Amino acid sequence: MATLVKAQSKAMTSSTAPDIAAMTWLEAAEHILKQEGPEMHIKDLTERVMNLGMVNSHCRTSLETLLYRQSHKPHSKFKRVIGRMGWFKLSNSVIAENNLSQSLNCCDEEEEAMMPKSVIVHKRKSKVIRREEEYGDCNREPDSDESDSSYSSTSDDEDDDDWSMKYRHIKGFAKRLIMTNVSLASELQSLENEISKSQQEKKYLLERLINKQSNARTTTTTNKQDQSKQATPVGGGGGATSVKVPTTPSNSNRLKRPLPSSPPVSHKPHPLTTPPTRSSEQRLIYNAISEPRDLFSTSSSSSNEEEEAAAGKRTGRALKEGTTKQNKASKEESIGTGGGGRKKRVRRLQAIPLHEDGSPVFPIKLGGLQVHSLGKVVWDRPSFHNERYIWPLGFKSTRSYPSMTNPSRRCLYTCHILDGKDGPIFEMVSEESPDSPIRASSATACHHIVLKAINEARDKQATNAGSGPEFFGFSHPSILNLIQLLPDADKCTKYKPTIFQQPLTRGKAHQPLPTSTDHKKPLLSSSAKKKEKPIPDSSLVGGAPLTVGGGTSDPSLAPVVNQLISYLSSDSDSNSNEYEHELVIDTSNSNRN
DNA sequence: GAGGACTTCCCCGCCGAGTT
DNA sequence: AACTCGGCGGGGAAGTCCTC
Repeated sequence: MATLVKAQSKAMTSSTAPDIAAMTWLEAAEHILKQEGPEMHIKDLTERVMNLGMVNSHCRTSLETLLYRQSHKPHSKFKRVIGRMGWFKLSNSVIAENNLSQSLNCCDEEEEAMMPKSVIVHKRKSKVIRREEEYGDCNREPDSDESDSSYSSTSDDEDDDDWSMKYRHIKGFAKRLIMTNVSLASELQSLENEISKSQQEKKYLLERLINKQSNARTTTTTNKQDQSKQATPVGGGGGATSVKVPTTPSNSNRLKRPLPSSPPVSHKPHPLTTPPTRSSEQRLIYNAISEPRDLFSTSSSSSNEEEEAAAGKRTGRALKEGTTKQNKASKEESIGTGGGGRKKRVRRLQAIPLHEDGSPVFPIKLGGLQVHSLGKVVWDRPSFHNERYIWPLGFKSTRSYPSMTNPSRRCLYTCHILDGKDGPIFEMVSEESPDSPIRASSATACHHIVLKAINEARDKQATNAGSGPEFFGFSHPSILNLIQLLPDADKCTKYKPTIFQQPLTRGKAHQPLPTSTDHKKPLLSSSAKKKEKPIPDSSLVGGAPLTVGGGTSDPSLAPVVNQLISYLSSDSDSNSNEYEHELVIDTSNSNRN
């Protein structure tokens, strides 16, 4: 009997509480619905999940949103109960899967051998009743007619019924699998057709490209010969480049449009030097087939946009981007740069609280990341910046992240950029072990150490996933923008500034953030400094008052003070004496280190 | 009109794949 | 190995619609 209880409790634990702490809302909801009933109201469901502590308490309830959204997806696990507002149920496929696994589990002979007959009978009985409720008649054989009486008869009858039930269930499951397979096969077929079409298009375009190239060479040779014969230049010269377009088997509409390589030459004064304007779609094809720049490279009138495209498309990556980034245009786009082949990216800023003068309110909170200090740009040491980032000395941020010792718990990591002999030193200090900071020569290396430790604690293989800059926060658009605006940032020669878009807003209007595309101005203007009010306490973590100008002997405050000094010194008109307000600065973290 | 139901938009973090 | 990029799903917030 003790064994039975043990087995039952084991089964219960494995089926009712599978790593509850690590569950998401959807997993928890699925679990509850599987365990407690086919349908449930959103409020009850939420309450059960909360009561059982199945999700992290810090998560705000959004099960409602999630379930509504899920219910719109074609293959979602959740369905709405028609006619009952706010009620949800599991989709049939999930129920079937659940029942199949249950039936497979339940027919574990060893387990059943240990159970008394009455328990087994009751279990099977309830199982069948539940299936009948859930499936209705969909899986029922025309001749099947089960009744409760069958369970009260002999044990042989029970076994037969049970096996026939399992047989029908598996049969139904197999049918569904076959249907899925058929639909997937047809989808595959259509995709293959599309691929073959694309290949034909590609072949056709390549043919045209080769044609065009050979014609261009011929024209160049002819022109040279003409020039040697005549002193006058070739006017409207492109006439010679008219290309006989080969016929193509492709029926694509796209190909019916005039392509850049075959402009109406008679109307173009310099078809070789003036590429026709293209739609974005045309440009895409243009990029994708890597049409040689040679055709237009002699032109001084080629747009900068094309310069970039040409620079990019020479690499395989750019070629790939040409096809995959089409839909990302709204998020990040390439724009003209004014030459030099530099590619500037437009990224969207996130709204951050600003003072009246446009300077940020510290700490800057961006999700799990808090930036306490931007630090100071070290422009005269090349190792403190690269093409993509500037690593300001004294940069300080904190981030909530899984603990290295117990990954199910989150702890606070403080990130610093320190001064090393050869360049910046990236330091991460875990809240749990402040005495053993992790230091590395790159942010990613630092982050990798943490990631490795966490993965080891989780018994997971370490991956190369993750980004140090992301972790530290200096790759975040809003932070990057602020760093770009720091004094001396423009002196970092290797650094290629990023262009930012103002954040999208819904409802409340935010104060527009300063960007590097705005007129360059220091984060704190002198007039603004005069008006500067103490930073509200609510935005700080245990702030301690500090009078600037009075000095501080605490070396740990140096980055903070440096930052203030850099602000103050950024405006030549400013006088530090004018800055008389008592500032409240977050010193708690500085003291911690 | 109030409150609940539902939708939409955006941000965040994880992680795999690709590039340097 | 270090780093970047992009996809994807979870989650929050705010808006709109609907019912009583």
